[in-house]
Amino acid sequence: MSTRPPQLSPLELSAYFAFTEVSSLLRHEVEKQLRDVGKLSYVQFHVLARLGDAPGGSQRMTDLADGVVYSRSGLTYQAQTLEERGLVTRAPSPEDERSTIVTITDAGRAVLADVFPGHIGVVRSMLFDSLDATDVEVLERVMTRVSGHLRSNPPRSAAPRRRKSD
Amino acid sequence: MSTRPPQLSPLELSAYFAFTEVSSLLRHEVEKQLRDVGKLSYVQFHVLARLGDAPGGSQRMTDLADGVVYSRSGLTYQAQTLEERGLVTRAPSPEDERSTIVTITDAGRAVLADVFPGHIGVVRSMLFDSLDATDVEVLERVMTRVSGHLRSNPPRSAAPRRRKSD
DNA sequence: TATTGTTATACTCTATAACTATA
DNA sequence: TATAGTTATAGAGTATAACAATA
Repeated sequence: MSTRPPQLSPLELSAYFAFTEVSSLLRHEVEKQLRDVGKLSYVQFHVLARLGDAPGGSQRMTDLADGVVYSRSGLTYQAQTLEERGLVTRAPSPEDERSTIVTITDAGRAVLADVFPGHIGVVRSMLFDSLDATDVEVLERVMTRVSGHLRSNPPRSAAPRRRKSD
Repeated sequence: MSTRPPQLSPLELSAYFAFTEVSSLLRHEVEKQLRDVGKLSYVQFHVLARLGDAPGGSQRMTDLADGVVYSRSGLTYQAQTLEERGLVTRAPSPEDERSTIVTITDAGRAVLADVFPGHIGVVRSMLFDSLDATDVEVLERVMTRVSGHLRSNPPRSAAPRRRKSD
């Protein structure tokens, strides 16, 4: 596929190691904060946050799953958990009876509000406190470029379901 | 603690979202590749890779745990799994009979060799293919700075074990 | 027949606390 | 008494495949 060398340069290796270390540590702390303050897993927080930003606080299961990248059954599990806690509701879509519309509740928004300041605090202290304005700019530019590239070139494994012709 | 504003600027938010998206997608793909090719979890790969780089292919459990950041029991579990597959050996340290020395075997190195090319391939195609030389440089500089900061200011929760005076 | 979502199931991983053994 | 590591246990999360219902 690629015509580029199969090795990483020392600089690339260093960048990769540092990147994974930072993302692991940050993720670990963020998960701990979400669990301690809001009893939320990372995925649950992600789902709530997406719903909080969505118009009407609602999204279809499939659209949510696309954003979170996980399996449908995994999302069903998390949505059930959130529904049992009263943080979301689920209802069949009026437009397409196959679809399920998930909607964040006031209680769900309250949990988001509980969790947000500490979440921001972790991100600030772990990521941005050691960066100056220029660093933030270049980091934003570089990460946005990569994420755009990943969105437009989804890895082969991202196929939602195996097709018959595989 | 911090005197900085409790909010993130739009640029910081954008950087954070892109960063987490990239790291999630990359991690997901890397885990899939490791599982498919080497039947390794991410942590298992990390342990093997560290041992592969260590002098003599050996490290103490505690030193390994420090690198992986997880709980001791979690590392014991992974080390057991690796030992059952013959990828590492475990033996008490001659110097300190309390310690366990973990050593990578030839079979372990073989699995690492199996897994490496694809691992590099995922990292290259997902991360570095969309970056030019300058981007790699700044990414390396920024991430190295952050990781150094995190190492020297370990988050409060990183205390290995609760002390009596807590 | 294709799509949406749930269920059943089995497995992996993680953490806490209690425990053993050595320093 | 403190440290290194293991064990027991329990819970959370994930994925695959089979299934039901709707388009």
